[in-house]
Amino acid sequence: MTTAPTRKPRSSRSGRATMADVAAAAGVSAMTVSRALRRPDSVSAEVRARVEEASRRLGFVPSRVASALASARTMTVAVLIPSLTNAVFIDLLAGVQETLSPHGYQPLIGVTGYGPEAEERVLRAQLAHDPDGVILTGLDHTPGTWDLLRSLTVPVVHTMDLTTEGGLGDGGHGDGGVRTVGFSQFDAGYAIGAHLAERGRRRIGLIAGQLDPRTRQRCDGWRQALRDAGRHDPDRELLVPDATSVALGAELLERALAAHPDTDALFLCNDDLAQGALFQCARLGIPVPERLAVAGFNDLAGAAWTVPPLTTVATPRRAIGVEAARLLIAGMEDRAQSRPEPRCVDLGFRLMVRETT
Amino acid sequence: MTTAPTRKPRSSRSGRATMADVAAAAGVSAMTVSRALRRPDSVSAEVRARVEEASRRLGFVPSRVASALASARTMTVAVLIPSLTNAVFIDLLAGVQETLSPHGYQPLIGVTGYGPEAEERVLRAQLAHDPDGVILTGLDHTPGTWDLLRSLTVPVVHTMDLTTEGGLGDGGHGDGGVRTVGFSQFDAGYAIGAHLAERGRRRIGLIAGQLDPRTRQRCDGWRQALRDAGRHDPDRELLVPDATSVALGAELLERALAAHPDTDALFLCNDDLAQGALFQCARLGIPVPERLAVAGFNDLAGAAWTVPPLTTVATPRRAIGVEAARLLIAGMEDRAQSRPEPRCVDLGFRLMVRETT
DNA sequence: CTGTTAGCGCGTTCAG
DNA sequence: CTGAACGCGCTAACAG
Repeated sequence: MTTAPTRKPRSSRSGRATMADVAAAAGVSAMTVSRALRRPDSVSAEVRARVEEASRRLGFVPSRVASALASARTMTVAVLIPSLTNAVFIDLLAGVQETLSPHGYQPLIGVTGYGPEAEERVLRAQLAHDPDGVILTGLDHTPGTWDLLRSLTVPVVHTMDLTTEGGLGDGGHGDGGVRTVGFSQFDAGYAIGAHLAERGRRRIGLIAGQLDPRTRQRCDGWRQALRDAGRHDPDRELLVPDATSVALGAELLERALAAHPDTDALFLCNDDLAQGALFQCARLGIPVPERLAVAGFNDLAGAAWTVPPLTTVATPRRAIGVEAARLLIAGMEDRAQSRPEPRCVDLGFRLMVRETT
Repeated sequence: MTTAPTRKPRSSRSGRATMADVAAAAGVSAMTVSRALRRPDSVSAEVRARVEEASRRLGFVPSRVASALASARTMTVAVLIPSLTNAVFIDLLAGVQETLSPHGYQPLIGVTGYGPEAEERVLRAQLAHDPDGVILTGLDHTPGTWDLLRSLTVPVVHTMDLTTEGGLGDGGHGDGGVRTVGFSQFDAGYAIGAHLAERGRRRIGLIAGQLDPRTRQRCDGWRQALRDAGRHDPDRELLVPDATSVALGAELLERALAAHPDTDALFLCNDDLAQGALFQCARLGIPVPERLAVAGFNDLAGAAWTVPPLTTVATPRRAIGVEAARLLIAGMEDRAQSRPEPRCVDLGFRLMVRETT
């Protein structure tokens, strides 16, 4: 071992220039480099030019982790969603990402798998990164999660639901500080139920998978609508815990019709189920909507192009992501909380009546 | 202004306990807390118990940013994908996420919008976070991107393509260090072309959108297959730059048939296009596959359930994400690079012959 | 097995 | 407008 002691450099940025390097190259102090790069008009034109030149020449990229430690701002936002395979949350995420990105914030995605306990674990892991804000899905959190959230000093937004309904949100702590962006799942479910009833359907069934709280609220709404119309039949509800998919929709359609061959309308809690059901109807020669009306939920891609085009409820998933991110940004930038942002944003939904009903 | 001077605390973890707090509470040094928490068997059982108790009691969450600065490991991985609305990359991302997560790594998602220049900008932004590894989509990067990548000391993996084909990868720098995980887009395109020819089809058309390099390679493969079969007709290619969608597939089917009513087979470069085409065929009363064979690509959700079930090519998108993450982890954990990992992993593809051809 | 020392690369603060 | 001192919270390196 007579070789030179090539101790691995401790730096996280092996070989990359630091602010001190740029400062030396530009003949100024590190502090001036920092200023020149972040607020160009806080330094003289000449110094600015020298710093910019040196910075470019050395390929300087400021270290966000050092910056974060010094300034107490990580420029990251924790985004917790149940799943990466459900298009609904991808759209949400896309809205968040496209809104945060131009402001320099990095989303930290956390996948909870629809479980409140897993959500708490994921949140805890994300918090270790000291995000400047947190976006969650839904309001059904563990007490531990609520505790964590309450202890935070950064803004938090809950999405895809409204605080006002079901009392889920408070978790016994009062709804005081809970900020939400979403729409009323209950009302949306009600709308589709009412629509089927108005169409004169009498033997209306329900098919639902992925029984998370939001799905349940939709079902509750649908149920209420049918009760109000005097046409609710609990026997015609087919609820399964499995994740929704086209394949599952096809399968459940058959099971539903086997149990109740006289069914004349069906609400499926997600469009992928509805598309599967539609395919299966085509296969079985069941005329839609003549013999069976079919309604979906979410207005996922392609819903307008099925044969026949699918009646469904359009949900503002991307807009929810955009608005949640906006609220967060407002709370993060403006540390004085000057303009009061709304506590609860209802982005609504739209019943898309097409040809399957 | 006679109120007490409530200077905002400089800490990034307002109110939260630090390691020093835990150390004090446990009656040990901060270093011992660090050790007790990260490698429990490197301290005595008694000390470990005291530290764990104090840590739990104070609700201590170690700061990853401080840890990152001190240890030169951020536990983050930059993941660059073209889009968040294309299911292909979502699946990739899901594979990456589910593989990184158990090891404590946080994916940092970057969306490039299919543009090499945007990709370079996004990469630069991600690098400011000092990721411990980088995952990219494709091999068509700007020279600036290649420069950045070459300057990195952390592992980099390119996905969805193979280094060997097309010579795209080297960018003039030689393929020396380029690590890829993917499959041959060309061969996959060839397979579908050959399949259509083998089925006896003679007037075969192509419909493609989202003309990124991988789509082009698929088309090249398809073209080669038709040439080999003596059935290539450039006039029957309909290429548009727009993002693929069910709606676009329906529209392009009509345009293709309007231009060439005698077409007897069609390859659509993505399943969403193919599904749209299928819907439109049903609408127009065109029997599939009798009068027109239809083939898609990717085997997206539902492809097995369309009417009739869609012939397509199954691509291992999630597996690519998993394998890319695996390679990265190997390179990140094992800093000595003891076991040599493969440079280029071909995960293959599968032709799914169903009923549309 | 445990403690001490010395930074990681920036930004805040206050002086000039 | 610019600079010097200091510290963010943690861990590497070395003693003991």
